[in-house]
Amino acid sequence: MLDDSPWLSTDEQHLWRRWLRLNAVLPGVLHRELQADAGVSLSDFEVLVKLTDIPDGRVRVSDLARELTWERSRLSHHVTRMERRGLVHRSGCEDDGRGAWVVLTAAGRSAIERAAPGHAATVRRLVFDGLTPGELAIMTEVISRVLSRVLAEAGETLRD
Amino acid sequence: MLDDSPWLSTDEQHLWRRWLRLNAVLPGVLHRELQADAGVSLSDFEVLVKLTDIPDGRVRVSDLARELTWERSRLSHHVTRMERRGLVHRSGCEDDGRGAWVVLTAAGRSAIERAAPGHAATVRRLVFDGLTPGELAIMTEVISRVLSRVLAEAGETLRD
DNA sequence: CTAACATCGGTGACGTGTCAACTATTCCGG
DNA sequence: CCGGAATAGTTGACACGTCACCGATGTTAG
Repeated sequence: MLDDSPWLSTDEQHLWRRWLRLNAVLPGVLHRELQADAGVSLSDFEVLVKLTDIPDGRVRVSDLARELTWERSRLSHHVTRMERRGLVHRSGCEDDGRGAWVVLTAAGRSAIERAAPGHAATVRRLVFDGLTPGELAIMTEVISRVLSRVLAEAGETLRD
Repeated sequence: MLDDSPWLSTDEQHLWRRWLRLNAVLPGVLHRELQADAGVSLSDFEVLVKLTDIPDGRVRVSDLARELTWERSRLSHHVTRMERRGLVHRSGCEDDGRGAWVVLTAAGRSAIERAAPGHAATVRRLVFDGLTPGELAIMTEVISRVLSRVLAEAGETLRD
């Protein structure tokens, strides 16, 4: 059992359960919309956003991983899958023999252009519509505080 | 690009990015603690909690899935993995030839007993410590609102 | 009674994420 | 210049979730 220790108050448990549930459900909803609109996953979308934010449309793998705060291994796997579907491609790096560029393809650009408007609208509608300035401030404060603690626990730091 | 549409205000983007980041990092931290303490995953833990909450220590698969709000398929896969590690086992159902019980084993009970205290303490410390009543209320209000919209989008309803 | 239907649970394929390795290159102290 | 350490990126094994689908059993209408 949990409830014999100093676990959480009823109200805290209530919040915690809904928080977990939201985190379990929201990504799926966003994923399915992206999938229907442009055939991309939420992770694909994150990668594509970073790539379109860069003038050349290409980044070094490690830089991209840092931008996304993903493990390099995860990114490498993911780029392999995206490459297979033609959203990006890799190309060798001239300066650094170890390095590799991840390059946005035309198909990748087209996919994110199809995906972004609906995604943005859905996030706004589901999460931010009707959020008061006061609520925004409190949410930001609390989530930042928790995030700092979690990152400290994970041996990282909140930078930005 | 995203920023040519009516996307989000700077403050909203800030919250959104931290929210996503927290959801990306927190489960990992909790998972690794459970893994170290008792060799179970976060999902294992959820299943074990439900099982220990039931006097007999056994549930029908569908009931458990509904409790967890998991797809039955997911639960079936997960029970298979947990069974392989001895945390639960299946047994046929007498009343209903289609049914199956999921039964808590001694190893399963021992695992959750090792896992729960640390997990509870960590959640409290990372998430709830220093949360004021006002913050708790706002967080609950906002998250409940968003969750309702998301569930409506997914064709479900918030019950509880 | 039986044929259509619903429900129970499971399976296989696939995409995803983590972890622990590994190779190849570059860097840097002596 | 050389040899060890750091860095870039990849890989394989595995756990996890979702999806589409299946076989088996139960339920119900005609």
